[in-house]
Amino acid sequence: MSPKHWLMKAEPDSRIVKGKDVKFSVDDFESVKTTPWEGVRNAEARNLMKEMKLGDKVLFYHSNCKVPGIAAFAEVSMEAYPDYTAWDPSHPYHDQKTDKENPKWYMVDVTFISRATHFVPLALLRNISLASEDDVPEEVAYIGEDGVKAIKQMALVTRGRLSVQRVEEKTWDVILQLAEKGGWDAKTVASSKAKAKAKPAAAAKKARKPRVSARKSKKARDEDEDEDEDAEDAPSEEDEEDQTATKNDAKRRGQKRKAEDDHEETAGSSNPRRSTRARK
DNA sequence: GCCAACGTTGGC
DNA sequence: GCCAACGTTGGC
Repeated sequence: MSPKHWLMKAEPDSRIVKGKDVKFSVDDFESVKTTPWEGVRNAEARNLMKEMKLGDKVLFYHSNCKVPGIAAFAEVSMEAYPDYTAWDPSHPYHDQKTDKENPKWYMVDVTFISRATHFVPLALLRNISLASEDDVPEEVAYIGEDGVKAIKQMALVTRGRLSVQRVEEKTWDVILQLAEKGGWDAKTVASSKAKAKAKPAAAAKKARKPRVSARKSKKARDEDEDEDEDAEDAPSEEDEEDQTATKNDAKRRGQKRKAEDDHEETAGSSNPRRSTRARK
């Protein structure tokens, strides 16, 4: 079968988490060429990585920064696996910290292919996704109505919090076109804010009340034993995020939360690993 | 099993 | 720095 397509997020700005800087920009990526995508400790992201195969295409995304967006193209490689020669490189390998007999965490290596000639900002994608199909921003009219549809269904715009996402082939093609042709101006990218604001709807139901103290602590929080990745050298990226596929958003709406799909562990979301956010 | 509180992501 | 979104926890 033909290669699948994915989107993987990395943070281009420095941010210290658990004593380590999680920074991994497109410049870093281009310079190292291949990096093990370690540290992911979110079940859904892990499951997606388990599906990856050598040669699958990857959109390298800049997250949690001034101008988030797609910065480069890459592919699943797995060349950095330590025992590469002794292992079948056609599928993901387990994280070095996991129990090899009963692997919990899987990961892949990702190799840089090329930079996006024109960085594709999230704001542009949002703008496109918010436009009616027959009202595509003039500058990017070349993606056509189908292109708009493809952007509209991207997990990147429909969900957000997920560091490893599936990307449809058509969507990959559209992103490729945008990156190669560019054409949008600041104005096109700028207005997204207002529009984006318009979408909150689900929010109402929540209406959070003021947080009263009360909650004791959850115990769990720190148990994760094995933490961390070893390789310091490896720049890595992200991790985290949510689960399950997007497809049914419908269900997502009122859903209760399911905890990951996978069996076993996982539950560990409490794993503070990278999760802690250094607030400014 | 529901739901309020809480923690975290991550765009802005 | 702010805050919307949303997963998770845990009392009930």
